[in-house]
Order: sequence, then structure tokens, then C-alpha cells
Amino acid sequence: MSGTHRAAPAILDCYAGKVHTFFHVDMDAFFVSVEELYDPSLVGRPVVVGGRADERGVVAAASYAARKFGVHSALPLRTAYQLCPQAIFVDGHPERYREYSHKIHEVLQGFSPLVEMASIDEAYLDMTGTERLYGPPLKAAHLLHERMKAATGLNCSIGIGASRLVAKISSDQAKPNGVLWIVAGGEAAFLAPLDVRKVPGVGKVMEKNLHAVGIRKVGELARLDEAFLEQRFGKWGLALAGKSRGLDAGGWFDGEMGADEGPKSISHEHTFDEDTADLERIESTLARLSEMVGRRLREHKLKARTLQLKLRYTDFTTITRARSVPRATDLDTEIFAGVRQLFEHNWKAGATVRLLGVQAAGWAEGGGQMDLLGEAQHEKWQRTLAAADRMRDKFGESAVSLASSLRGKFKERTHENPASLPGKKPS
DNA sequence: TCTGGGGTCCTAGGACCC
DNA sequence: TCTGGGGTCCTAGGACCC
Repeated sequence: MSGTHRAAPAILDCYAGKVHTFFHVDMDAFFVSVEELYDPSLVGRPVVVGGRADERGVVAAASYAARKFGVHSALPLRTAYQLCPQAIFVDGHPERYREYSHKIHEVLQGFSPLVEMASIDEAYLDMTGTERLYGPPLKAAHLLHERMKAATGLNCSIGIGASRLVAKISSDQAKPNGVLWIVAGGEAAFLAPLDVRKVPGVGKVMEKNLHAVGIRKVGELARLDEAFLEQRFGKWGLALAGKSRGLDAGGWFDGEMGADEGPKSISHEHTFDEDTADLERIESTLARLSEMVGRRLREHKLKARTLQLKLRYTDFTTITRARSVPRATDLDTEIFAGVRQLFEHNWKAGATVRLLGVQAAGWAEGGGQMDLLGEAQHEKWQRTLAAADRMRDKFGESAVSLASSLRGKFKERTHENPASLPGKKPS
């Protein structure tokens, strides 16, 4: 609980009146903490969530005990094992994290009506004008922290600032299990000594670019000429100039709590345990991914006009190939037909494949025109798939699969009318 | 260090249209 | 006819986030 600074009047002027108060609430080691609730024996031990120590894959989350050994998110699991062989490696459970994310959302909504979930485990609250209800920000934050712990069993950290950006950076500095308030006017002093990497949006590449021009700290960035940053890094450079001063994209008044607009794309991908050039395996994987994408489209009541294939070879070179279809679709068969064709046209025959991905995007309201026959077939497929979706809801994801029947049967079909394909009926 | 999976946003070139 | 400019859509790739 540090970082409170007296506001300089000259700096306060730039708020032009109303100073907002944003909270950024960020769960501590979220995936690990949820796993600990299911298995309390994990508490206090080095835990790695993401898969087995010998699997292909990366660390999704590491406990603080594991972080002491240098283990962190995005590290290859095998490297994590080298660094910390005594760590307990557990599989991730996305359903559990979604469930707890909902609980978190409920707690927050009970605290303030202006809540925006920024990801599965973090949220912004606009707490402007809540002093009469909760008292000063620090008091409010501690109350929220207690409620969160009581309702979910999980720890969080809370950053408080006059912009979302400052709130976010301060919650990061407050970790773990802390609260930090950056008083309006104290932003520059708070930000100046931080590494540029602490600024959201500055990753490996931008960090390197900035180091190359001798910029390492946010304070150095803030002193730079805006025009220089814009000329050097374009639109991004200009945004960066604002961020280095603690400003959101819209300045201090970027206060609208985002309406949930729904997804802009839906995708699934799979990395093989071992790279493969086996067409049967490749096609059944594409079929399975197409089903998963189709299912999610129907869940969201969306139809996609653009289908995209992602293909990663053994040497990690990765291509994406997209095509727009004349009629927007949410059907497994049509998605599969599209990406299968993209695969055939773009695969370097015989080259071993590491990863396949299927993405749908470009939503359309309706589906456009079809001839009567197409219409009838289309409706039949929709009923079949709806039944399959209900089966999966009841009995699990593996209860119904069209993959085996789709695979291999496309060659002798025309792609103009994939809806005429035979599919295994749910039984 | 042999590198997941699900997303968002930005850039840039070409097609096409007026 | 040697050749403008703006808008929009499509596609590919890449940086970045959790």
C-alpha cells in the first residue's frame, strides 16, 4: 500500500474537472488457485498448470512456490521441468476456470454496476462517486477483497487509479494479494521508474525496439517527443506516448464500461503429439476442429462468411489461408469442406505438420439465398446438428462425432453441395 | 528453452468501384 | 489515351494479451 502521492495542481488541471476512479481487479495465480480449491494438498507447493512435464506445450500458470525457480507462464513444460523437477504438473480445466470466472463476475456486479470483465480472471470497475457508499477507495478495495475471498475462496490484487491503464499497472505492482492506490496527480512519479515492459501492449519486440533507442524506463519514454515516437513507430508510437503518461486511449475520460459485443472470431487448433504427414489423421483432425467451431457458432447463434485454415510445419513456419464463402454458415460439414479445400491447395505435400487450426469470422445476419433443394438439405442438417449438440450437452463432448464419417468421403463429392453428405446420425 | 490455445488489433497490398 | 484519389473488402502476417 504505497505509491500515494500528493496531487500537483498543475497536473490535476489536465483532468479538466472530473477525476475518475477505476479499480483493476486481478486474480492471483488464478488457474493454480482454482486447482488448489479442488485439491488442497497443492497449497503452498510448486505447482505448474498446463500439462505433464514431458508433454508438448507450455505453462498456463505457475504457483508462487514454482515461480521462485524461474517457472512462469508460456515457458515450455519441458523447460519448467528442468528448472523445477519437484513441481507438481497438473492439466488445466477450462470449465472450472469459466465457472469461477462467473462467480467472480457476480461478486463484482454485487459491488458496482459498472463492471467490465477484461479476461477470464481480471476486471475493471468504475468506482467514481462511490465514496458515500463505500468510503475512500482504499477502504472500498479492502472490503471488495474480503468479499471476493469469502465468496470464492480466491485471492485477488486490486489496483486503483484515475485511468484504467494506471489501475492495471498498479494491480500488477500490488501482487500478490495486495491493494495499491495511485492518487490522481501521482501517476508520473509512479510510472517513471518502471521498465517499459510493464506497459500493456509493450511486448518482446517493442521492448527491443525501445532499448535500441536507449529507452528502458517509462519515465524516459514520457520525456520523449511525441512526434519522434509517431515518426518512429507510427500510430502505435503515439499511443505509447499517451500510455507512458498514464492515459487510456481516450485520455482520462475513456470511462465507458464496455458493452459485451460478443466474439469477433471463433477458432480451435490442435498441436499433434508428434508431427504427422498422415492424411487420414490430418483430415480427421480438421473434421474434429470444424465440428468444434460449428458447435460454438451455433451456441452463439452466429454464421461465418470467412473460414480460415492455419497450418504449422515441423520447422514452425506457419501459414494461414482464408476464403470467404458465398453463404454464411454454421454447419460442420460446410466448415470442413472449406478448410479441407484450403488444406489441399496449400499443403506442401508430404511435409510434416505440427499444428492445424480452424477459424470462423465475419458474421452475417442471415445466410443469403439457396435453391429449394439446398434449403431443404440445409434445414435437415441443422436439425441433425442441433440434436447432436443436445447429446453433447447431456453426455459430454465425445458422445457424438461426425468426424469419422466425414473423413475420407469428401473426395468423391462435389464441394458445391456439401450438405448432401451422409453423416452419422446421433443414436 | 524446441516453443499451447483462444483471442484482439494493426498494417499493408491488391481488387474493385465510383 | 500511361494514368488521380478515396472507400471498402479481402487476405496474410505479426505483435500482443491472458
